[in-house]
Amino acid sequence: MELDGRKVTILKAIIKTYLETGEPVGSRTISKYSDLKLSSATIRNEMSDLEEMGYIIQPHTSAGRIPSDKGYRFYVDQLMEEKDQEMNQVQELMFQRVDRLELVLKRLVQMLASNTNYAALISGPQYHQNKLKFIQLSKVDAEKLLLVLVMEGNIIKNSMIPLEKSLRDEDILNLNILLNSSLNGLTVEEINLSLIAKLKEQAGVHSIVVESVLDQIAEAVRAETEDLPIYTSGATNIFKYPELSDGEKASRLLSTFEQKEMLQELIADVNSSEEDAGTGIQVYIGDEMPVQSMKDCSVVTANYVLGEGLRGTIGIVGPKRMDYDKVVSTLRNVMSQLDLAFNKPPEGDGG
Amino acid sequence: MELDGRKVTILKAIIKTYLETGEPVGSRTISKYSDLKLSSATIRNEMSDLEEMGYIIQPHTSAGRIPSDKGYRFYVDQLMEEKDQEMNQVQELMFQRVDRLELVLKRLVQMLASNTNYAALISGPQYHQNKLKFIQLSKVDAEKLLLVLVMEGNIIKNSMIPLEKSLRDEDILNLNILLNSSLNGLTVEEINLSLIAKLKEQAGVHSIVVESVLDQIAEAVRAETEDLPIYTSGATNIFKYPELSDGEKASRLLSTFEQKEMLQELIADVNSSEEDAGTGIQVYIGDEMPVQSMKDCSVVTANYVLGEGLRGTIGIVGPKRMDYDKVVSTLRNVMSQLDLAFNKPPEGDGG
DNA sequence: AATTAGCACTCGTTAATGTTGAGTGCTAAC
DNA sequence: GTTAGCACTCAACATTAACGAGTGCTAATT
Repeated sequence: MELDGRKVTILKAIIKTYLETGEPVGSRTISKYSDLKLSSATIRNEMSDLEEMGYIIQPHTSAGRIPSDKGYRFYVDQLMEEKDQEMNQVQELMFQRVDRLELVLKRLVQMLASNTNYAALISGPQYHQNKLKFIQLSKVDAEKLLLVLVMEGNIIKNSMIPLEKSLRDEDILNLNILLNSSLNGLTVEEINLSLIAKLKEQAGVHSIVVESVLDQIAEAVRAETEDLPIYTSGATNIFKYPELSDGEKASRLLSTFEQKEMLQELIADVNSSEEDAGTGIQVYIGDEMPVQSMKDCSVVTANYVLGEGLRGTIGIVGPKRMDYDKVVSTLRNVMSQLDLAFNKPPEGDGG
Repeated sequence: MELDGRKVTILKAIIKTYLETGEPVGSRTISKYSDLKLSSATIRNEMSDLEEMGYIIQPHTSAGRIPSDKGYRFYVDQLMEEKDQEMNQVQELMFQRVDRLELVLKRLVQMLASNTNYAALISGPQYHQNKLKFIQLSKVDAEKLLLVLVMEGNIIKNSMIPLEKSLRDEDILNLNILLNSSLNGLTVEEINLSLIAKLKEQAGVHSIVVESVLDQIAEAVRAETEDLPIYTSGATNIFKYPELSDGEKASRLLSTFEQKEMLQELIADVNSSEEDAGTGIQVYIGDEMPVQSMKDCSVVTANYVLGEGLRGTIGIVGPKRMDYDKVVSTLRNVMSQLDLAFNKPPEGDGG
């Protein structure tokens, strides 16, 4: 059987209506649909065909039809008309404080959740090539050194290094010079054993401090890459969709959001299949999902890139009947704003 | 009417049973309660008295009794037998990395939630007297200065200061000396207009940098005190208690936990009424709660002190029939461990 | 005087039954 | 190819009935 123009129109009408109402859609509803001048009986015949072809499902005899996963997929791939919606909020957000990345991401995810009415998540950027940009040791008090690391992308890491015995200011200065001249511009992979040995040798009696610094560098990088932070917002939006908010499902979904480990999996999957997607925006519908607890949801994901090898993932989680158009266009918008903000850092300090 | 020994025993039995089952407790159940050798009829008479006195409630005619808020209150104040439970986990946790306070708090709240099976929250420490301990400006690249602030309690704040035009190393050195000598040891309240004017004057052409630094100090302090971080865990535990997990209630509760602003209120209230409580542990039952969305819950709170004026609040949120004994003793335990860990910082650096 | 057994009564819970109405599939007419 | 008409289905809702846990009261017992 062929999916002719009229069938497509009807399928589209069914899905759109269902996206709004969440209730099975009947033939009479569609026959009243302005574009088509057909009786409910004709619609019924077409719907029967569409069901046979697998695009829609009857949840039970003598109920209307709802889209199947295949139907949603067809809709996402072929039928969506992207809305262009203003999102100047992002602009504002970005230019506020580019150096406080964590804060920006938290705000961003909140904004996404409240704009879409779905649950949103965003992974902190992963540093595929994090070069060291700046290292500084300072004496805070007699028994503690403060280590500040700045990496490409202005990621700042601090830690305290306990001292066996106090260091002279001069020694600290020398250590700073040594560390910066040897390590600046290097990625962690490039800091190898022979370099470490050389550093220690040059540090002489203070080699123990150098060791601590290197430990902290390793730790900072590990923390960034291994337990990359995931921010979420609007998880409780799922209560707005009855099909997700009954006890069992809601509990599992919210736990997934609370614990975040599962979300890592999702993000990993997005990154692994990323090559396929041209635009970087992907849609998972129902069973396509790698995460068990989200089998009744759809997820739209996007990868963001902040230049300098920083990349992360944004995800919007909602019911299968989510407003795909809106979500995709919102995400596209955010991506382009992010691009804009981070490829052209704000000029002037704007008081 | 008097609350004699037998009535107390029966009340205790009712509450204990209800804490376990969550179902109204009937007279027959209590008459089988080992300690008492009374028939259900006698129990009924006593229960009737207890109801009249306001300690228990009949949810509807011909149902068993459940504790009223007054009943819970009596239980908490008079009847609880504290269990002493091992919690060596805290010890371990604390000695790992005292300087990564954020991480410690996150782990701690997770542990509390999973140990109690209730929802847990913890506020980051508030700095009532945050003195500046160390200030450092460093040139990261031509157009950016890195500002590092260390406050009492080794709270580290970073920010980037954009530069109009590059500064010489010498200028930066002088600024550092100026800032440290003028501001170290001061609280924010002590940085007043005349001091600011004096600083700017001494900085000469670089007064604009000084201004940025002061802005950042103000901002850092504001961030610490106004939107003090609150970590939560186990919010989804409420699904384990049917009386809290029906749609409406669950939604409101979880939203409260997600958004966190409401939790601020709770914490504020705890701090304001703190003076009353000797031990620092307080119990809010039902309507005693300042937060609307938790009217069906009980909350046990405790204030922790980490020395140097750092203090914060821990809260456990659960159903009214929460296991008060366990929660209170768990909290007590955590408090003492925290005290121990932070009043005696770990000796040696332990590899 | 305190305790207990017995009994009628209440009322939430559950299952069974009836009713309704939206929606279908099919057939025959247009 | 389209439509009107009709019998049929079935989830949702309302009604009713049976059940049983639990009570309050009274009278008998200790």
